[in-house]
Amino acid sequence: MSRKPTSFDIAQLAGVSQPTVSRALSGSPTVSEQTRKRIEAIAQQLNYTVDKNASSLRKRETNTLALLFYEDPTPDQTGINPFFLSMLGSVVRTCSLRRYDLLISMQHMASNWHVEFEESRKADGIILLGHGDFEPYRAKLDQLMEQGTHFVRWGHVNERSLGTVIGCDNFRGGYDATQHLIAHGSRRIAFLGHANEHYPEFFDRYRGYCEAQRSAGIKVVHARQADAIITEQSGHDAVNALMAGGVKFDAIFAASDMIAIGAMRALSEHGLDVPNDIAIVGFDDLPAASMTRPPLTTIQQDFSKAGEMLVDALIRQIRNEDANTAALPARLIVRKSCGAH
Amino acid sequence: MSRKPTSFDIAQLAGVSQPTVSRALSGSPTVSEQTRKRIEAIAQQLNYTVDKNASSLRKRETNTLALLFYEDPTPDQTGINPFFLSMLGSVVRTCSLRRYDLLISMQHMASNWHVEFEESRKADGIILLGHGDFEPYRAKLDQLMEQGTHFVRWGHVNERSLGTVIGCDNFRGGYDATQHLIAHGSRRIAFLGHANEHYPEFFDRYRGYCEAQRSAGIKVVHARQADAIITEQSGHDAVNALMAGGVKFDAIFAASDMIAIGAMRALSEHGLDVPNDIAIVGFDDLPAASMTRPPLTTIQQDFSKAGEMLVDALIRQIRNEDANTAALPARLIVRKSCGAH
DNA sequence: CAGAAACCCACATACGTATTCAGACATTCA
DNA sequence: TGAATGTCTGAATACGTATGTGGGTTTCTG
Repeated sequence: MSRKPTSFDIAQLAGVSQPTVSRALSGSPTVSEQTRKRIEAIAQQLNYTVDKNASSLRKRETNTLALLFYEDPTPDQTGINPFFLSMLGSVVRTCSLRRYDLLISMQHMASNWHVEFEESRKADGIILLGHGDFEPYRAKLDQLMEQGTHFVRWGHVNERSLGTVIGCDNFRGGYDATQHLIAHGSRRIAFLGHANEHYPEFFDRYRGYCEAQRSAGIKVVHARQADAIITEQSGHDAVNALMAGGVKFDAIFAASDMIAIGAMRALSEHGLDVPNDIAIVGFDDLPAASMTRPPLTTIQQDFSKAGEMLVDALIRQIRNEDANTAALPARLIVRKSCGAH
Repeated sequence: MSRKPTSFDIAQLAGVSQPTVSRALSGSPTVSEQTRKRIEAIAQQLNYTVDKNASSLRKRETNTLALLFYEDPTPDQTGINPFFLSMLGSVVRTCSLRRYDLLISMQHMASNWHVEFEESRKADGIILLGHGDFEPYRAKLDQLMEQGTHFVRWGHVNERSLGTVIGCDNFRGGYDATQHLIAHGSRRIAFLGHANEHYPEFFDRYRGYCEAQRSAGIKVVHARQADAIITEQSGHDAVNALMAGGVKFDAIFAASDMIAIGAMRALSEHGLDVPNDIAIVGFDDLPAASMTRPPLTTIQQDFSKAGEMLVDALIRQIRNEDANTAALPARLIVRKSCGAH
């Protein structure tokens, strides 16, 4: 027999009907222990597996989640954002533990991903990973809500968030990072990263940065902020922009580790030493952060926990249970780049 | 209407039969241009999408590929191997271009992944990403072959390879890296990485390392090889092991960038300067390689091309076309860690 | 103008599973 | 002993799509 065995084949061999096979293998209590054993033995021997397409079609659920990386309006050419890549591992792992399959896709804003997945019944819900808060994106979220599609996203957490959001306490992270720099003597701290509402997560970090300075009685100097997105090159350019503008600073709080790494490269090119000339603190705690020289002090986002929460929130939503928006704590990881001992 | 629209709904509205809708939307030439337009308009208006489960069930193909990370017998605790993570981006992208969906999973050797995917008809084929060449793994590959499952894997390319394999020219990479170090004056070059047939890719790099020395009339000293797997810690430990053993060396060829990065950390702890005291060359060209201080000279594996080739080879196999095993070229990327100008 | 060809479409059915409903049989109780 | 209860299983059917087959109309050809 070259054909893949079906529940009918098992049924015939076991001398029962197809429905009984289905019931036996799905653990229904209405089938006697004896016949169940017999059916299971035969199924195992034939290497039988349930056809997931037929099963999904009938049950109207796929036991599959979709993970969607949506690109920035200013996309990073090199591939998937390292931050989300770090989260991927724990999402994959959690899905596996929860016995869900995981479908992955990467799409532009322009595409119809909001229709593709749940609508075409390939997944029961969607996890959205992306940056930014732009109109076309919000419109898609609205449509997802309206369709009743199950989805969760990683992002900026606030009261008005659309749908279920898991994020981290960006304000607190920014506050702690900045306070740490202040505690170790820095007074003129630059901020590298966009600081406007189109980048809500960066903006929260920026607000934390401002607040920490105010609390310490330090005046916030707007010129010390330089725009940067989450790429190494962007961090490099931001430092150059500040220096070209004649801005003086003795420390940097970078809104992401990638930016910090680029900044360190630029500082090195200018002959400046980290942390002696310039102290620096990053954000994210990417794997790369511990491998720089000097190792980067940073704010840790707990990727492992984040992936788990995203998956679990989505599953709860699928089951029509409450799935609450939540912010994870941000934790300062002290290494060498900040000059603390 | 709250229900998801079906082809019957479209048919009714268009005044045709369901099969006509199916044919119209799949571009069959047997339906007139006029009715096709009408059907398409209605479908669009209702936000109709084909139910992929029903479609797959009927067509007996899913238009989905599965990507499987299988873990090492000595798994990296921190998540997915950064090397494979780098490949993921291009696999995702290529799948998207080829209009295939991508299912991702991460499994232990012990699980039944070899049955799960194609057998349960969730995917048409499997891409395997993992390291090593151990018995339980080979047994699974045998079984996949026997089942007639479509699969390709990234790995060690040789004549006896089981199934379709895409890999890189590890021997040549090892040769070039070592030759480069020799050309810049190194004579006592250490090799960090396992050097036995259980790690066939590392072993090829090691053989290239040996051959380059022989070609240059340098005697290969076995004591200069230290075992290491693909983790930063492992590279760190390997250097310490060499130094604890009193082995002298003026350069390092690391079998992977992660190992090289760990080695640089260890060297730094011993007060040794890279490249002045010890020159070092890595392998892979991970994103992290360009961010170290000094930036790491390494052998580049073209991830982008690799992912593309894996996907395309698998698709060819699914279509019963020839899918040949192939090795990608390895290219030396000169940065600072080798001391070349 | 008869017959062939071309064109378009509807009917019937299969893909493999899960579930509803009802029936068979055994067991218990009055 | 007959009815009631309970336990297990089978028959029928639905999920939504894709495709082989055949029928009806129109157009072309000799």
